Amino acid sequence: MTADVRPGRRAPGTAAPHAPTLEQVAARAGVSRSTASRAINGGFKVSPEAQAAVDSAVADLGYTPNRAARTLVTRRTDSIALVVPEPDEKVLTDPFFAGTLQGLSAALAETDIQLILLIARRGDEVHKTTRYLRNGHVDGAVVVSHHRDDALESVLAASRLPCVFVGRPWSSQPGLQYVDVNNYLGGRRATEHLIAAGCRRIATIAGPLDMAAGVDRLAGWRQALQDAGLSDEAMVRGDFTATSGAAAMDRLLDAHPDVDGVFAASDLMAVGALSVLTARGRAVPTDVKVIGFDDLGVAVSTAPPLTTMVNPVVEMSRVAGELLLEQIAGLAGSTEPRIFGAQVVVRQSA
Amino acid sequence: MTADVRPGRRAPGTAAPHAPTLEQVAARAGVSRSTASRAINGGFKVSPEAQAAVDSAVADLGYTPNRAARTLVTRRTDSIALVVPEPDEKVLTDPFFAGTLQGLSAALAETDIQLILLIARRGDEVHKTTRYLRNGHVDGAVVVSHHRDDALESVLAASRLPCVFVGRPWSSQPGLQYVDVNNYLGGRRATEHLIAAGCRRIATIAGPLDMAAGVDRLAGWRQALQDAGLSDEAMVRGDFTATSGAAAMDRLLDAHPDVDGVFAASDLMAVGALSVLTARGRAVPTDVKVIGFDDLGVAVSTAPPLTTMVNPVVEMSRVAGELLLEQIAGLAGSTEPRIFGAQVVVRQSA
DNA sequence: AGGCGGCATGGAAGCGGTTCCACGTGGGAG
DNA sequence: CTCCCACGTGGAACCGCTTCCATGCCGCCT
Repeated sequence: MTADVRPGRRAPGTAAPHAPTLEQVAARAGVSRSTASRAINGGFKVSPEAQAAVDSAVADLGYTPNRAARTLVTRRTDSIALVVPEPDEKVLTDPFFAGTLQGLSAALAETDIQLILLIARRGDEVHKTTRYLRNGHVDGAVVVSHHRDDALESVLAASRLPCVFVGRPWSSQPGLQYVDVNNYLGGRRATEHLIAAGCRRIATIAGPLDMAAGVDRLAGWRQALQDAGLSDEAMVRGDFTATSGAAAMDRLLDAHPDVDGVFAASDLMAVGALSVLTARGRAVPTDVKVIGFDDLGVAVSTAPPLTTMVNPVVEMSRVAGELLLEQIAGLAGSTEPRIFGAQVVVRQSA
Repeated sequence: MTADVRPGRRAPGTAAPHAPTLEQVAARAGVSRSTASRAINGGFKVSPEAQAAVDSAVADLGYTPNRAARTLVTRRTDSIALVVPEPDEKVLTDPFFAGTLQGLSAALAETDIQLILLIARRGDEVHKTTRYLRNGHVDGAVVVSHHRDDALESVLAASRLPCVFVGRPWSSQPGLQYVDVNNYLGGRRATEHLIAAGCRRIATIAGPLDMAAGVDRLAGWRQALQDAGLSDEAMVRGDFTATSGAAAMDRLLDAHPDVDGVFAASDLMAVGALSVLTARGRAVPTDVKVIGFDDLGVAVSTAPPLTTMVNPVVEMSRVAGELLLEQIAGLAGSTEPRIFGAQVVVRQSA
């Protein structure tokens, strides 16, 4: 009786018709399990006749190898994890995340590797996550949107689990491969664009400073201003969200009413900034020019359409996926980072 | 030699230190594998001493059960699929999807069930997906954003795989449980709100008509207009995206220049509509009132902030997750749909 | 005092694959 | 005409875990 109430049991009477096994395929094809297995896995050392027999048995029965059984012996899981170390909401809503998903799933489309979404909340959950990663439940991991204090980097570097970061990891642990856009150059180019457009009092709404993208874009902004002999005082932090961008713009206008150019480290923050600027009576781009960062869709539907820096997330994540697949295959390609260039998209806000 | 180049092999020399096995735990605890197993799985019929010994052995070794081995015998995978039958981009970018992910991961947070993202492209891919679902690779599935022509519904209904739809399935197959917001009522309430606000020439930008949400919201709009004795001619279709909303609004203004109220079946489409309205010199809400649907964040940051209908996606998906867990546990709860009410959020656009 | 039921325990049989190895067979080289 | 090798094949061992079942022990009832 006790056993009946344990959770996780198949409901009584629901006995699903068992999926066909290799044994059955072999029987139907008139060969041994070994031969059937070989035929299914690429057909080395299998005669054409046997191969054909197995193929048709597979088709007849609608056979799919049992993943668990296969994993048990090969120690491969045919699945990789997308690790998102963040308290939900913020990241998931960001078009950046959608792009990652899209790129990654594109890289995986041709394979039959599955994508496991690992959302690591802070605290205890992180422990659960790293343990999951270490213990061979996945063949590899792509890490996105990670912060300085994530234990992930060291754990992953130590674990030898194939992994690729989307966005530069904090510690440049050797062997932690990553793809990224050149955020520093992006920040510089964006700012230079504002300077070239005639702005002289240029502020930035920075991203989180515990993320490489936040720091690097800020550094680029600063460098451009210093090179031009302009002040780099007008800096306010945001967290990449529209709300934070609006709040930041408010503070910025209070502290520096004379601002005539704003580099927002994300388009979402730029959106927030735009609405505050409009609300407080500054015309864009006439009074204040605004440039964002990301160009992931939102930029075209703002008023006015947003001039911004390209962040090729989809492509980057696709590459990340491919690099990961190479690592998993043991093809010792270069572990160099793959950095994408900085590119301005001029629309109407600057 | 041939074997060496086969993909998927662990790189030579990368021999990861094997994760501890149950065998080792048992040895260290001085008990048999059977006892160790029992101790780990809830401790029925195991003495306190044995339990303690096993517990500490587990802690010392950092033992995690090998999922594949466990799956092989229990026929449970401890993972569920989130099925997204859509050509990427469109869905993934939608805040609706982010909400789903958030709700679902909340439902799963307490368990150690993993979430597998199954993005089913059209055509052949669908076949791959359904096969994957049928063949016991997951314990259950949550389906989101599905369309009329998806083969999914019948496949899932036939397969007896526990599953829950987020959004009403087309065919009301018995046993296909779902959660949804009352879209029909939502459309009606939204339209009634416009009527109450004085609009007399009310258009709608409908969603895709191969999705239940699209059809139902449209039906609600129509009903409200008929009840009020108003014309229900001004209907244009969109696909839930901002771009489509803008295009729709353009056509709407061309065909019905006298429109004074618009019900957009999604906030994103409302955003597109707003920008077109502004561009074509109609003031919102003075000249034209606009009401959207979803209230998932975008609505607050538009200009003017969008009056809209609540779509409690996060909560819905959390419930969907919980229902799925119940189904998997074999707790034969009611398979009735869970419908969330319709609720207007009044901001400034209507 | 003897028998009996209950309980913790270990042994062993699988779950469904992959892969090592030994075996038979046929063809080419010595 | 042997010998050997290469090749396709089937047998069998294992991957790590759960669970059935037999066993031995203890306490209790008659």
